[in-house]
Amino acid sequence: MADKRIEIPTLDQEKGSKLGLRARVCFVCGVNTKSYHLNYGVSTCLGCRAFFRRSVQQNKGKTYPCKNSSECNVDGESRKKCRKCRFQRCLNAGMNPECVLNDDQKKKRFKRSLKRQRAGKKYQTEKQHNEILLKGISTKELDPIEDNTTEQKLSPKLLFKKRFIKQYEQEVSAASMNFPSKRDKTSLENEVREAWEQALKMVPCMALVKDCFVQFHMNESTVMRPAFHFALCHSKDLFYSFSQNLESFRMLSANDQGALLESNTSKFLALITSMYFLETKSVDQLRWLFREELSFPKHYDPVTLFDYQLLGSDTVYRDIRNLLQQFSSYGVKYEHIHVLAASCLFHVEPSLTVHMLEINSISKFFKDVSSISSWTAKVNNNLQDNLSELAFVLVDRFFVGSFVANNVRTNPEFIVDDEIWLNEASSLLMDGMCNIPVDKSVLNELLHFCITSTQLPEPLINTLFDLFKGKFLALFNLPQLKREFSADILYQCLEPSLPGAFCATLGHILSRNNFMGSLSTFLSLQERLYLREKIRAGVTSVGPLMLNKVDQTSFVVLNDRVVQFQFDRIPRHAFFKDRQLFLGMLLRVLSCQLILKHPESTIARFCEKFFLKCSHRFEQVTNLSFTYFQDSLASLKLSYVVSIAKNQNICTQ
DNA sequence: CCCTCAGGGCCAATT
DNA sequence: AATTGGCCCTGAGGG
Ligand SMILES: [Zn+2]
Ligand SMILES: [Zn+2]
Repeated sequence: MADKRIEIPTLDQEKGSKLGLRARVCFVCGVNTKSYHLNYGVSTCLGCRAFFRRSVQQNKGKTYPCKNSSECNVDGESRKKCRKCRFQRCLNAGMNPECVLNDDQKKKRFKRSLKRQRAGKKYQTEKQHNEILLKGISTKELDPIEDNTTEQKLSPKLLFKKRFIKQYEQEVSAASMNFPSKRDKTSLENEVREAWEQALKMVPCMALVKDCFVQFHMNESTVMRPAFHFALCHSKDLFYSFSQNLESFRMLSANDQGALLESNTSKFLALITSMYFLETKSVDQLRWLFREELSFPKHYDPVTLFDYQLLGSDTVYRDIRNLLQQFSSYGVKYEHIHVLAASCLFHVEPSLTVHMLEINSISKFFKDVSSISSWTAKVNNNLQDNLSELAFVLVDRFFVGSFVANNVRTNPEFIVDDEIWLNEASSLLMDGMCNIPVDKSVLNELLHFCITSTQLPEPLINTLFDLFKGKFLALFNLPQLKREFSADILYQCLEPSLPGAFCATLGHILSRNNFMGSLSTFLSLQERLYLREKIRAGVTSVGPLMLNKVDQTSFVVLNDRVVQFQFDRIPRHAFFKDRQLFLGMLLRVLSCQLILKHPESTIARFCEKFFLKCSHRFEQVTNLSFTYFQDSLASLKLSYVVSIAKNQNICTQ
C-alpha cells in the first residue's frame, strides 16, 4: 500500500502535519483559501500546493537561489519573488516531500487511467518497467532506512529544537553547580511535613464554611458553589503558605515562584477536589477539603456527596477515577497529602520549562520528592496528567484569573470597592467576549503558527481584528455604563477605540509566553477544550504567538526624551498577568473617549484609579516610568494598526 | 453506491 | 520559455 505512506511519515518534529490542522488560510503564504483541505499534510492554497509539487518532482528544492540571505518575506504578493524562501516555508509549515508521489508511486496509483491511455498509445515496454519498479517499491517499503534525507529537510525545526535543548542543558549544568547538598529521603520528607503542618496552623479555615459543608452532608443537598469557592480559596491560601514555608521554594526567583504557583495551585485544588468526591465516607471526603476531621451531631449518619456537574465532563471523571485506582493500589492515603502537595508544587509542565529561570533546581527538587517513597515516583508520573483537566475546569469555574496576586503588594489607594467594581465589570466583559464564538478554522490557524513559530500572516490578523471588534462590543452590556450613558453616546465613544483595544489585546497576547495562557481570556470553555485536545494529540510544547511588527525587543520613542525599553529586560511580574487586571486595562482603553468627554463619570474615576494601580506596580518592580512605557507602547502599536488599516482598504471612503 | 479527500495533470495567462 | 495557479480528473476509503 504505497498510499499508506501519506499518513505514516510523521517525525516528532513535524508537529504541524501530525495535527492536520484544517484552516481557511494558506500556512505558507497566508492568503485565504476557499477549500478546507490539506495538501501534503498542511493547509495551503492551490498555488503553494502546485509549487511544492513541482519543486519536489523536479527535485529543485535545494537548488533555488536566494538574493536575500534566505530571509525573504513570503506572503500573497511576494511569494513569487523568491522560490527558495517559499520552498523553505513550505517545509517549515510541515509539508511533507514524501507525500509527493514519485514515478513508481504515480504509476501504481493511476494504474487504470494509464491503462486506458495505453490502449490508444504505445506503452508496451512501460508495463514491464512498471512491474519491476513496483516490486522495487514493495521491498523498499519494508526497509525503513530513509530518514537521512528527511532529517536534512526538516533542519530548521530541528535546529530550533536543538538550540533549546542545548540552552537547557547548559542551564542545568550551570545551576547544578551552585545547587548544594543532596538531602536524604527522611530529612526531605520531614522538611515537607513541617512546612505543611506549619501552614495548617497559619491558615485556619473559616468555621462558617465548614458548617456549610456539614449541613450539605447532613441534608444530602448539593454543594453550593459559593461555599465550594470559599473552600477552594482557603486551600489556595494554604498551598501558598505551604510553599513559603519550604526553604527550597523560597530560594527560587520571584519569576519561578510566580510561575509555579500560577500553574500548579490549580493542580493542588484539583487533587483535593478529586479526593473529596472520590472518598466514600463523609468524614473522609471533608478531611481532604479542610484538612481536619469535622464532627457531625451524634447518631447522625451523614451522606456521601457527589456532584457530577461540578466536574464538568466524562474525561475529568475518568481521569480522577484513574488517580484513585492508583492511589489505592499503591496505598496512598490522606496522610500523604503533604508529599502530594510538594509534588504538585514543583511539577513543571513541559511547555513552561523555557520560561523558568532555575528549572534545574526545580526539577531536582521534584525528583527528590519523587524518591521519598516507593509509590511517589510511580504516582507522580500520572498525577499531573490526571489532574490537569480538572484543574482547568476549576480555574475556569471558580477563579476568573490566575493565582498570582498572593505575593504581590497591592496599592493601598485601590480600595476594596474598586476591586469589587473591577471584578464585576471584568467578569461581565469577559463573559460577553467569550460568548462570541471563534471559528474553528481560526483556532487551527493560531495553533499552527504557534507550533511552527512563524509570524501570523496579515489576513489572519485582519480576521482577528474583526473577531475582537465583535467581542469588545460586549462592553455595551456593562450596567455601570448603561446607567450613565445612552446607547447612542456609548456607541459614538466606543467605536473609535476599537482599534486601540485590539492593540492592547495584542499586547496582552504577546506579553504571555505560552499559547493557551495568552488566548484563554478570549475563548469559551469549549474552544479551550478543543485546543487542549489538539495539543494533547501530539505536541509537547506550543510557543507564543508571534507578530514581527509588534514583537520588537527594544524601541525608541518620545519627543524630546529618548527612552529605550527592552521588553526582555522587564520582569514578567511587572505587568498584571491576571485576567481581571488585563480586562481592567482593556476597559480603560475602550472607554478612553468616554473618559475624555465625561471626566466626572464613574468609569472615568475608576480608570484613573486603575491606572494608578498599574503604574504603582510597574514602577515598583522596574524603576522605570510607567507613563513613558505606556505611551511608547501605544505609539508603536498605533502605527502598527494604522498600517493594517491601510492595507485593509477599509478606510478608503 | 455515492460522498469526501488528497493526490495528479493540463493549459491559459503571466512573468 | 518557464512559471504560475485555477480547474478538472482519479482512486482510496468510509458510511
Ligand atoms: Zn499559499
Ligand atoms: Zn529568499
